[in-house]
Amino acid sequence: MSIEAAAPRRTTRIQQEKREKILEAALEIFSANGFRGATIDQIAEAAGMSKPNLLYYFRGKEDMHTTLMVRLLETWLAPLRELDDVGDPVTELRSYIRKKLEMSRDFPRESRLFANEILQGAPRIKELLEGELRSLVDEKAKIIKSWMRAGKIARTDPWHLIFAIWATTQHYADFDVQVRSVLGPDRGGDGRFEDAARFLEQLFIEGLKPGK
Amino acid sequence: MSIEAAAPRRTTRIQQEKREKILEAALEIFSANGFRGATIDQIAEAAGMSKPNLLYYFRGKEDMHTTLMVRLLETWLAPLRELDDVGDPVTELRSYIRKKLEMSRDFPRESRLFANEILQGAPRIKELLEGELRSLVDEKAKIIKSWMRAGKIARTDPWHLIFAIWATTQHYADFDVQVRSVLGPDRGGDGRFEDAARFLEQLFIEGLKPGK
DNA sequence: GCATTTTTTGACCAATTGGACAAACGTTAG
DNA sequence: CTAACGTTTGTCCAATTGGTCAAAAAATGC
Repeated sequence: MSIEAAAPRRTTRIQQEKREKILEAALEIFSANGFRGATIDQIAEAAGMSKPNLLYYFRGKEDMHTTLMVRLLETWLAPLRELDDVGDPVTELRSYIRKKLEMSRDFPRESRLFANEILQGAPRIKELLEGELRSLVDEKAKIIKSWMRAGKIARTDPWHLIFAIWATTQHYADFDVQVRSVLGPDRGGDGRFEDAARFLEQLFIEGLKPGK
Repeated sequence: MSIEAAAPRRTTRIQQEKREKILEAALEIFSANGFRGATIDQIAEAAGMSKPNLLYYFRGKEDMHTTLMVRLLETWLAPLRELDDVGDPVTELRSYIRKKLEMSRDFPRESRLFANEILQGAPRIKELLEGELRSLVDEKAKIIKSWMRAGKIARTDPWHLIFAIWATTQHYADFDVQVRSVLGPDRGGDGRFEDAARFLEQLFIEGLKPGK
Protein backbone atom coordinates (compact mmCIF):
# COMPACT_ATOMS: atom_id res chain seq x y z
CA MET A 1 0.00 0.00 0.00
CA SER A 2 1.64 3.18 -1.13
CA ILE A 3 1.08 6.62 0.24
CA GLU A 4 0.49 8.05 -3.22
CA ALA A 5 -3.00 8.77 -4.38
CA ALA A 6 -4.49 6.17 -6.69
CA ALA A 7 -3.09 6.97 -10.11
CA PRO A 8 -5.34 5.62 -12.87
CA ARG A 9 -2.87 3.89 -15.15
CA ARG A 10 -4.01 3.04 -18.61
CA THR A 11 -3.60 -0.73 -19.13
CA THR A 12 -2.71 0.17 -22.70
CA ARG A 13 -3.20 -3.44 -23.73
CA ILE A 14 -6.84 -4.39 -23.47
CA GLN A 15 -8.20 -1.02 -22.46
CA GLN A 16 -6.81 0.71 -25.51
CA GLU A 17 -8.05 -2.02 -27.83
CA LYS A 18 -11.53 -2.15 -26.40
CA ARG A 19 -11.94 1.59 -26.41
CA GLU A 20 -10.94 1.62 -30.03
CA LYS A 21 -13.41 -1.10 -30.90
CA ILE A 22 -16.19 0.74 -29.11
CA LEU A 23 -15.42 3.99 -30.90
CA GLU A 24 -15.52 2.20 -34.23
CA ALA A 25 -18.93 0.75 -33.37
CA ALA A 26 -20.13 4.09 -32.04
CA LEU A 27 -19.14 5.81 -35.26
CA GLU A 28 -21.14 3.27 -37.21
CA ILE A 29 -24.27 3.64 -35.11
CA PHE A 30 -24.12 7.37 -34.41
CA SER A 31 -23.53 8.28 -38.04
CA ALA A 32 -26.43 6.15 -39.19
CA ASN A 33 -28.94 7.19 -36.54
CA GLY A 34 -27.80 10.45 -35.04
CA PHE A 35 -27.08 10.94 -31.37
CA ARG A 36 -30.59 10.51 -30.06
CA GLY A 37 -31.41 7.82 -32.55
CA ALA A 38 -28.53 5.64 -31.42
CA THR A 39 -28.84 3.41 -28.37
CA ILE A 40 -26.06 2.14 -26.15
CA ASP A 41 -27.35 -1.37 -26.71
CA GLN A 42 -26.90 -1.03 -30.46
CA ILE A 43 -23.36 0.24 -30.04
CA ALA A 44 -22.53 -2.49 -27.55
CA GLU A 45 -23.79 -5.15 -29.90
CA ALA A 46 -21.89 -3.67 -32.82
CA ALA A 47 -18.78 -3.70 -30.65
CA GLY A 48 -19.43 -7.31 -29.65
CA MET A 49 -19.86 -6.78 -25.94
CA SER A 50 -22.48 -6.27 -23.30
CA LYS A 51 -23.84 -2.88 -22.38
CA PRO A 52 -22.42 -2.84 -18.85
CA ASN A 53 -19.09 -3.84 -20.30
CA LEU A 54 -19.16 -0.93 -22.68
CA LEU A 55 -20.05 1.38 -19.84
CA TYR A 56 -16.96 0.17 -18.06
CA TYR A 57 -14.87 1.85 -20.73
CA PHE A 58 -16.96 4.95 -21.33
CA ARG A 59 -18.82 6.95 -18.74
CA GLY A 60 -21.87 7.13 -20.98
CA LYS A 61 -23.37 7.88 -24.36
CA GLU A 62 -22.29 11.49 -24.24
CA ASP A 63 -18.73 10.50 -23.43
CA MET A 64 -18.45 8.30 -26.51
CA HIS A 65 -19.91 10.96 -28.73
CA THR A 66 -17.64 13.72 -27.49
CA THR A 67 -14.54 11.56 -27.79
CA LEU A 68 -15.54 10.70 -31.33
CA MET A 69 -16.31 14.29 -32.22
CA VAL A 70 -13.05 15.77 -30.98
CA ARG A 71 -10.97 13.11 -32.65
CA LEU A 72 -12.93 13.43 -35.87
CA LEU A 73 -12.61 17.18 -36.16
CA GLU A 74 -8.85 16.84 -36.23
CA THR A 75 -8.68 14.45 -39.18
CA TRP A 76 -11.51 16.29 -40.83
CA LEU A 77 -9.67 19.57 -40.95
CA ALA A 78 -6.31 18.08 -41.88
CA PRO A 79 -6.71 18.80 -45.61
CA LEU A 80 -7.47 22.44 -44.92
CA ARG A 81 -4.45 22.73 -42.64
CA GLU A 82 -2.32 21.53 -45.49
CA LEU A 83 -3.47 24.37 -47.73
CA ASP A 84 -0.21 26.12 -48.21
CA ASP A 85 0.89 29.22 -50.05
CA VAL A 86 4.10 27.74 -51.33
CA GLY A 87 2.72 25.99 -54.42
CA ASP A 88 0.67 27.24 -57.32
CA PRO A 89 -2.68 28.57 -56.07
CA VAL A 90 -4.80 26.78 -58.64
CA THR A 91 -2.96 23.54 -57.96
CA GLU A 92 -3.37 24.01 -54.23
CA LEU A 93 -7.10 24.55 -54.50
CA ARG A 94 -7.58 21.72 -56.93
CA SER A 95 -5.67 19.46 -54.59
CA TYR A 96 -7.77 20.55 -51.62
CA ILE A 97 -11.01 19.90 -53.46
CA ARG A 98 -9.82 16.49 -54.55
CA LYS A 99 -8.76 15.55 -51.03
CA LYS A 100 -12.06 16.64 -49.56
CA LEU A 101 -13.95 14.64 -52.15
CA GLU A 102 -11.85 11.60 -51.40
CA MET A 103 -12.70 11.95 -47.76
CA SER A 104 -16.39 11.93 -48.61
CA ARG A 105 -15.79 8.77 -50.58
CA ASP A 106 -13.60 7.01 -48.03
CA PHE A 107 -15.05 8.29 -44.76
CA PRO A 108 -18.74 8.90 -45.32
CA ARG A 109 -19.61 7.90 -41.76
CA GLU A 110 -17.37 10.57 -40.33
CA SER A 111 -18.92 13.12 -42.64
CA ARG A 112 -22.43 12.16 -41.62
CA LEU A 113 -21.59 12.18 -37.93
CA PHE A 114 -20.33 15.70 -38.34
CA ALA A 115 -23.31 16.77 -40.43
CA ASN A 116 -25.69 15.37 -37.85
CA GLU A 117 -24.05 17.37 -35.11
CA ILE A 118 -24.09 20.62 -37.07
CA LEU A 119 -27.69 20.10 -38.14
CA GLN A 120 -28.76 19.86 -34.51
CA GLY A 121 -27.08 23.16 -33.82
CA ALA A 122 -23.70 21.74 -32.81
CA PRO A 123 -24.55 21.72 -29.10
CA ARG A 124 -21.42 19.77 -28.27
CA ILE A 125 -18.81 21.49 -30.43
CA LYS A 126 -20.01 25.04 -30.79
CA GLU A 127 -16.99 26.36 -28.92
CA LEU A 128 -14.66 24.48 -31.21
CA LEU A 129 -16.36 25.97 -34.24
CA GLU A 130 -16.15 29.51 -32.91
CA GLY A 131 -12.60 29.06 -31.71
CA GLU A 132 -10.30 26.63 -33.45
CA LEU A 133 -12.25 26.27 -36.68
CA ARG A 134 -12.85 29.95 -37.12
CA SER A 135 -9.24 30.94 -36.65
CA LEU A 136 -8.09 28.19 -38.98
CA VAL A 137 -10.44 29.37 -41.70
CA ASP A 138 -9.46 32.99 -41.14
CA GLU A 139 -5.84 32.02 -41.51
CA LYS A 140 -6.47 30.21 -44.78
CA ALA A 141 -8.70 32.99 -46.03
CA LYS A 142 -5.75 35.29 -45.63
CA ILE A 143 -3.65 33.06 -47.87
CA ILE A 144 -6.39 32.92 -50.47
CA LYS A 145 -6.70 36.69 -50.36
CA SER A 146 -3.01 37.08 -51.04
CA TRP A 147 -3.45 34.89 -54.11
CA MET A 148 -6.19 37.19 -55.30
CA ARG A 149 -4.11 40.25 -54.72
CA ALA A 150 -1.34 38.64 -56.72
CA GLY A 151 -3.76 38.06 -59.56
CA LYS A 152 -3.35 34.30 -59.40
CA ILE A 153 -7.06 33.65 -58.95
CA ALA A 154 -10.19 35.71 -59.45
CA ARG A 155 -11.21 38.07 -56.68
CA THR A 156 -14.04 36.70 -54.61
CA ASP A 157 -14.98 35.97 -51.01
CA PRO A 158 -12.51 33.44 -49.55
CA TRP A 159 -14.83 32.36 -46.73
CA HIS A 160 -17.71 31.58 -49.02
CA LEU A 161 -15.30 29.87 -51.37
CA ILE A 162 -14.32 27.53 -48.55
CA PHE A 163 -17.98 26.98 -47.70
CA ALA A 164 -18.69 26.08 -51.31
CA ILE A 165 -15.88 23.54 -51.36
CA TRP A 166 -17.12 22.00 -48.13
CA ALA A 167 -20.71 21.93 -49.30
CA THR A 168 -20.12 20.42 -52.72
CA THR A 169 -17.71 17.74 -51.58
CA GLN A 170 -19.47 16.68 -48.40
CA HIS A 171 -22.71 16.53 -50.32
CA TYR A 172 -21.55 13.24 -51.81
CA ALA A 173 -21.29 11.68 -48.36
CA ASP A 174 -24.13 13.35 -46.49
CA PHE A 175 -26.69 13.19 -49.29
CA ASP A 176 -25.44 9.92 -50.70
CA VAL A 177 -28.89 8.32 -50.84
CA GLN A 178 -30.26 11.21 -52.82
CA VAL A 179 -27.29 11.35 -55.15
CA ARG A 180 -27.61 7.67 -55.92
CA SER A 181 -31.37 7.80 -56.25
CA VAL A 182 -31.18 10.62 -58.76
CA LEU A 183 -28.30 9.18 -60.75
CA GLY A 184 -29.93 5.79 -60.93
CA PRO A 185 -28.27 2.37 -60.94
CA ASP A 186 -26.16 3.09 -64.02
CA ARG A 187 -24.58 6.45 -63.30
CA GLY A 188 -24.90 6.11 -59.53
CA GLY A 189 -22.30 3.37 -59.18
CA ASP A 190 -18.71 3.66 -58.07
CA GLY A 191 -17.95 5.99 -60.96
CA ARG A 192 -19.97 8.81 -59.48
CA PHE A 193 -17.01 10.11 -57.51
CA GLU A 194 -14.88 10.39 -60.61
CA ASP A 195 -17.66 12.21 -62.40
CA ALA A 196 -18.02 14.49 -59.41
CA ALA A 197 -14.28 15.15 -59.32
CA ARG A 198 -14.24 16.09 -62.97
CA PHE A 199 -17.25 18.33 -62.59
CA LEU A 200 -16.06 20.09 -59.46
CA GLU A 201 -12.65 20.73 -60.91
CA GLN A 202 -14.21 22.40 -63.90
CA LEU A 203 -16.69 24.36 -61.81
CA PHE A 204 -14.17 25.76 -59.38
CA ILE A 205 -11.10 26.18 -61.51
CA GLU A 206 -12.76 27.70 -64.51
CA GLY A 207 -14.70 29.94 -62.20
CA LEU A 208 -11.57 31.03 -60.45
CA LYS A 209 -9.42 31.79 -63.45
CA PRO A 210 -8.07 35.32 -63.22
CA GLY A 211 -8.76 37.91 -65.88
CA LYS A 212 -11.50 37.36 -68.42
CA MET B 1 -79.92 6.06 -38.80
CA SER B 2 -79.04 6.00 -42.44
CA ILE B 3 -78.10 2.99 -44.50
CA GLU B 4 -75.02 4.69 -45.88
CA ALA B 5 -71.63 3.84 -44.48
CA ALA B 6 -70.18 6.42 -42.12
CA ALA B 7 -68.63 9.04 -44.35
CA PRO B 8 -65.82 10.91 -42.56
CA ARG B 9 -66.59 14.52 -43.29
CA ARG B 10 -63.87 17.08 -42.69
CA THR B 11 -65.15 19.75 -40.33
CA THR B 12 -62.98 22.10 -42.39
CA ARG B 13 -63.32 24.72 -39.69
CA ILE B 14 -61.53 23.55 -36.57
CA GLN B 15 -60.03 20.39 -37.94
CA GLN B 16 -58.23 22.17 -40.76
CA GLU B 17 -56.95 24.86 -38.45
CA LYS B 18 -55.71 22.50 -35.79
CA ARG B 19 -54.00 20.22 -38.24
CA GLU B 20 -52.22 23.23 -39.66
CA LYS B 21 -51.13 24.40 -36.26
CA ILE B 22 -49.83 20.94 -35.41
CA LEU B 23 -47.87 20.70 -38.64
CA GLU B 24 -46.28 24.06 -37.98
CA ALA B 25 -45.23 22.92 -34.52
CA ALA B 26 -44.05 19.58 -35.85
CA LEU B 27 -41.89 21.32 -38.44
CA GLU B 28 -40.30 23.37 -35.70
CA ILE B 29 -39.55 20.40 -33.47
CA PHE B 30 -38.66 17.84 -36.12
CA SER B 31 -36.27 20.17 -37.93
CA ALA B 32 -34.49 21.06 -34.71
CA ASN B 33 -34.23 17.56 -33.27
CA GLY B 34 -34.69 15.07 -36.05
CA PHE B 35 -37.39 12.45 -36.12
CA ARG B 36 -36.18 10.36 -33.22
CA GLY B 37 -35.06 13.35 -31.25
CA ALA B 38 -38.48 14.93 -31.33
CA THR B 39 -41.18 13.90 -28.87
CA ILE B 40 -44.91 14.12 -29.31
CA ASP B 41 -45.09 16.01 -26.04
CA GLN B 42 -42.78 18.68 -27.38
CA ILE B 43 -44.82 19.05 -30.53
CA ALA B 44 -48.06 19.15 -28.58
CA GLU B 45 -46.73 21.86 -26.30
CA ALA B 46 -45.42 23.87 -29.25
CA ALA B 47 -48.88 23.56 -30.81
CA GLY B 48 -50.51 24.64 -27.58
CA MET B 49 -52.50 21.51 -26.89
CA SER B 50 -52.36 18.28 -24.97
CA LYS B 51 -50.79 15.13 -26.35
CA PRO B 52 -54.02 13.14 -26.56
CA ASN B 53 -55.59 16.08 -28.33
CA LEU B 54 -52.84 16.12 -30.89
CA LEU B 55 -53.26 12.41 -31.38
CA TYR B 56 -56.88 13.06 -32.13
CA TYR B 57 -55.80 14.82 -35.31
CA PHE B 58 -52.85 12.66 -36.30
CA ARG B 59 -52.59 8.92 -35.97
CA GLY B 60 -49.09 9.22 -34.58
CA LYS B 61 -45.60 10.63 -34.87
CA GLU B 62 -44.95 8.93 -38.17
CA ASP B 63 -48.16 10.32 -39.61
CA MET B 64 -47.17 13.89 -38.87
CA HIS B 65 -43.72 13.40 -40.29
CA THR B 66 -44.92 11.83 -43.50
CA THR B 67 -47.54 14.51 -44.06
CA LEU B 68 -44.89 17.15 -43.52
CA MET B 69 -42.41 15.41 -45.81
CA VAL B 70 -44.75 14.99 -48.75
CA ARG B 71 -46.01 18.52 -48.55
CA LEU B 72 -42.49 19.89 -48.17
CA LEU B 73 -41.04 18.07 -51.16
CA GLU B 74 -43.52 19.81 -53.41
CA THR B 75 -42.61 23.35 -52.42
CA TRP B 76 -38.99 22.37 -52.21
CA LEU B 77 -38.80 21.32 -55.82
CA ALA B 78 -40.91 24.16 -57.17
CA PRO B 79 -37.91 26.28 -58.19
CA LEU B 80 -36.44 23.41 -60.16
CA ARG B 81 -39.76 22.81 -61.90
CA GLU B 82 -39.72 26.39 -63.03
CA LEU B 83 -36.38 25.91 -64.77
CA ASP B 84 -37.46 26.57 -68.31
CA ASP B 85 -35.71 26.56 -71.65
CA VAL B 86 -37.51 29.60 -72.96
CA GLY B 87 -35.27 32.28 -71.46
CA ASP B 88 -31.55 32.85 -71.60
CA PRO B 89 -29.71 29.84 -70.07
CA VAL B 90 -27.38 31.89 -67.93
CA THR B 91 -30.26 33.98 -66.66
CA GLU B 92 -32.29 30.85 -65.95
CA LEU B 93 -29.52 29.26 -63.92
CA ARG B 94 -28.73 32.45 -62.08
CA SER B 95 -32.39 32.79 -61.23
CA TYR B 96 -32.56 29.19 -60.00
CA ILE B 97 -29.53 29.63 -57.77
CA ARG B 98 -30.93 32.82 -56.33
CA LYS B 99 -34.29 31.24 -55.63
CA LYS B 100 -32.73 28.25 -53.91
CA LEU B 101 -30.59 30.50 -51.77
CA GLU B 102 -33.63 32.54 -50.82
CA MET B 103 -35.35 29.37 -49.73
CA SER B 104 -32.45 28.54 -47.47
CA ARG B 105 -32.77 31.99 -45.99
CA ASP B 106 -36.54 32.03 -45.65
CA PHE B 107 -37.26 28.37 -44.92
CA PRO B 108 -34.29 26.96 -43.05
CA ARG B 109 -36.49 24.60 -41.02
CA GLU B 110 -37.82 22.95 -44.12
CA SER B 111 -34.31 22.54 -45.43
CA ARG B 112 -33.11 20.97 -42.20
CA LEU B 113 -36.07 18.64 -41.98
CA PHE B 114 -35.24 17.42 -45.44
CA ALA B 115 -31.53 17.14 -44.70
CA ASN B 116 -32.26 15.15 -41.58
CA GLU B 117 -34.33 12.68 -43.52
CA ILE B 118 -31.72 12.22 -46.26
CA LEU B 119 -28.92 11.88 -43.73
CA GLN B 120 -30.71 8.98 -42.09
CA GLY B 121 -30.96 7.25 -45.43
CA ALA B 122 -34.34 8.68 -46.44
CA PRO B 123 -36.27 5.68 -45.08
CA ARG B 124 -39.59 7.43 -45.58
CA ILE B 125 -39.15 9.05 -48.99
CA LYS B 126 -36.74 6.81 -50.83
CA GLU B 127 -39.38 5.88 -53.38
CA LEU B 128 -40.11 9.53 -54.05
CA LEU B 129 -36.43 10.19 -54.63
CA GLU B 130 -36.04 7.31 -57.03
CA GLY B 131 -39.28 8.09 -58.82
CA GLU B 132 -40.56 11.62 -58.93
CA LEU B 133 -37.34 13.41 -58.08
CA ARG B 134 -35.20 11.38 -60.42
CA SER B 135 -37.42 11.91 -63.42
CA LEU B 136 -37.70 15.61 -62.68
CA VAL B 137 -33.94 15.97 -62.53
CA ASP B 138 -33.51 13.89 -65.68
CA GLU B 139 -35.94 16.14 -67.44
CA LYS B 140 -34.11 19.29 -66.40
CA ALA B 141 -30.75 17.71 -67.20
CA LYS B 142 -32.00 17.29 -70.73
CA ILE B 143 -32.74 21.00 -70.96
CA ILE B 144 -29.32 21.88 -69.60
CA LYS B 145 -27.71 19.53 -72.07
CA SER B 146 -29.45 21.27 -74.95
CA TRP B 147 -28.02 24.56 -73.70
CA MET B 148 -24.59 23.03 -73.80
CA ARG B 149 -25.07 21.69 -77.28
CA ALA B 150 -26.17 25.14 -78.36
CA GLY B 151 -22.97 26.57 -76.93
CA LYS B 152 -24.83 28.72 -74.44
CA ILE B 153 -22.99 27.33 -71.44
CA ALA B 154 -19.86 25.28 -70.97
CA ARG B 155 -20.11 21.53 -71.41
CA THR B 156 -20.21 19.69 -68.15
CA ASP B 157 -22.28 17.14 -66.24
CA PRO B 158 -25.82 18.51 -65.76
CA TRP B 159 -26.64 16.15 -62.87
CA HIS B 160 -23.59 17.12 -60.86
CA LEU B 161 -24.25 20.74 -61.70
CA ILE B 162 -27.66 20.42 -60.09
CA PHE B 163 -26.11 18.69 -57.08
CA ALA B 164 -23.62 21.52 -56.73
CA ILE B 165 -26.38 24.10 -56.76
CA TRP B 166 -28.34 22.17 -54.16
CA ALA B 167 -25.29 21.63 -51.98
CA THR B 168 -24.01 25.19 -51.99
CA THR B 169 -27.36 26.85 -51.41
CA GLN B 170 -28.75 24.46 -48.82
CA HIS B 171 -25.47 24.65 -46.96
CA TYR B 172 -26.53 28.06 -45.68
CA ALA B 173 -29.59 26.56 -44.00
CA ASP B 174 -28.35 23.14 -42.94
CA PHE B 175 -24.92 24.24 -41.71
CA ASP B 176 -26.07 27.62 -40.49
CA VAL B 177 -24.41 27.26 -37.09
CA GLN B 178 -21.10 26.51 -38.68
CA VAL B 179 -21.41 29.29 -41.22
CA ARG B 180 -22.14 31.81 -38.53
CA SER B 181 -19.46 30.50 -36.20
CA VAL B 182 -16.83 30.77 -38.89
CA LEU B 183 -17.90 34.17 -40.15
CA GLY B 184 -18.09 35.58 -36.67
CA PRO B 185 -20.49 38.18 -35.30
CA ASP B 186 -19.53 40.85 -37.85
CA ARG B 187 -19.67 39.05 -41.16
CA GLY B 188 -22.09 36.38 -39.92
CA GLY B 189 -25.06 38.72 -39.58
CA ASP B 190 -27.96 39.16 -41.93
CA GLY B 191 -25.65 40.22 -44.70
CA ARG B 192 -24.21 36.75 -45.12
CA PHE B 193 -26.88 35.76 -47.59
CA GLU B 194 -26.10 38.67 -49.87
CA ASP B 195 -22.40 37.83 -49.70
CA ALA B 196 -23.25 34.24 -50.49
CA ALA B 197 -25.45 35.26 -53.41
CA ARG B 198 -22.69 37.38 -54.87
CA PHE B 199 -20.14 34.65 -54.43
CA LEU B 200 -22.27 31.85 -55.84
CA GLU B 201 -23.24 33.88 -58.84
CA GLN B 202 -19.62 34.48 -59.64
CA LEU B 203 -18.62 30.88 -58.99
CA PHE B 204 -21.29 29.33 -61.14
CA ILE B 205 -21.68 31.85 -63.94
CA GLU B 206 -18.03 32.47 -64.56
CA GLY B 207 -17.43 28.78 -64.45
CA LEU B 208 -20.17 28.14 -66.92
CA LYS B 209 -19.34 30.75 -69.47
CA PRO B 210 -18.81 29.14 -72.86
CA GLY B 211 -15.55 29.43 -74.74
CA LYS B 212 -12.42 30.75 -73.07
C1' DG C 1 -83.36 23.62 -24.86
C1' DC C 2 -81.95 19.25 -25.87
C1' DA C 3 -79.79 15.44 -28.24
C1' DT C 4 -76.01 14.30 -30.99
C1' DT C 5 -71.50 14.83 -32.49
C1' DT C 6 -66.97 16.71 -32.10
C1' DT C 7 -63.15 18.14 -29.28
C1' DT C 8 -60.31 17.96 -25.16
C1' DT C 9 -58.05 16.00 -21.33
C1' DG C 10 -56.47 13.35 -17.06
C1' DA C 11 -55.05 9.04 -16.06
C1' DC C 12 -52.93 5.14 -17.41
C1' DC C 13 -49.97 1.53 -19.81
C1' DA C 14 -46.26 -0.97 -22.02
C1' DA C 15 -41.95 -0.60 -24.30
C1' DT C 16 -37.60 1.46 -24.63
C1' DT C 17 -33.56 3.13 -22.84
C1' DG C 18 -29.59 5.21 -20.09
C1' DG C 19 -27.34 3.82 -16.45
C1' DA C 20 -26.13 1.52 -11.60
C1' DC C 21 -24.41 -2.44 -9.00
C1' DA C 22 -22.82 -6.34 -7.05
C1' DA C 23 -21.36 -10.61 -7.98
C1' DA C 24 -18.71 -13.59 -10.97
C1' DC C 25 -14.84 -14.38 -13.78
C1' DG C 26 -10.01 -13.84 -15.50
C1' DT C 27 -5.31 -12.42 -15.04
C1' DT C 28 -1.11 -11.57 -12.96
C1' DA C 29 2.53 -10.71 -9.49
C1' DG C 30 4.67 -12.59 -5.66
C1' DC D 1 -1.48 -20.97 -4.45
C1' DT D 2 -3.43 -16.74 -3.39
C1' DA D 3 -4.29 -11.94 -2.90
C1' DA D 4 -5.14 -8.05 -5.61
C1' DC D 5 -6.68 -6.00 -9.43
C1' DG D 6 -8.87 -5.66 -13.91
C1' DT D 7 -12.78 -7.28 -16.73
C1' DT D 8 -17.40 -9.00 -17.76
C1' DT D 9 -22.18 -9.75 -17.18
C1' DG D 10 -27.07 -10.65 -15.26
C1' DT D 11 -30.22 -8.10 -13.02
C1' DC D 12 -32.43 -4.27 -11.74
C1' DC D 13 -34.25 0.62 -11.69
C1' DA D 14 -36.08 5.06 -12.88
C1' DA D 15 -37.09 8.17 -16.49
C1' DT D 16 -38.79 8.89 -20.91
C1' DT D 17 -41.94 8.22 -24.39
C1' DG D 18 -45.44 6.61 -27.96
C1' DG D 19 -49.88 5.67 -27.63
C1' DT D 20 -54.78 4.26 -25.46
C1' DC D 21 -59.22 5.11 -23.25
C1' DA D 22 -63.09 6.57 -21.04
C1' DA D 23 -65.12 10.41 -19.44
C1' DA D 24 -65.76 15.42 -19.42
C1' DA D 25 -66.44 19.59 -22.03
C1' DA D 26 -67.64 22.17 -25.97
C1' DA D 27 -69.88 22.83 -30.21
C1' DT D 28 -73.58 21.98 -33.39
C1' DG D 29 -78.09 20.78 -35.50
C1' DC D 30 -82.83 20.98 -34.88
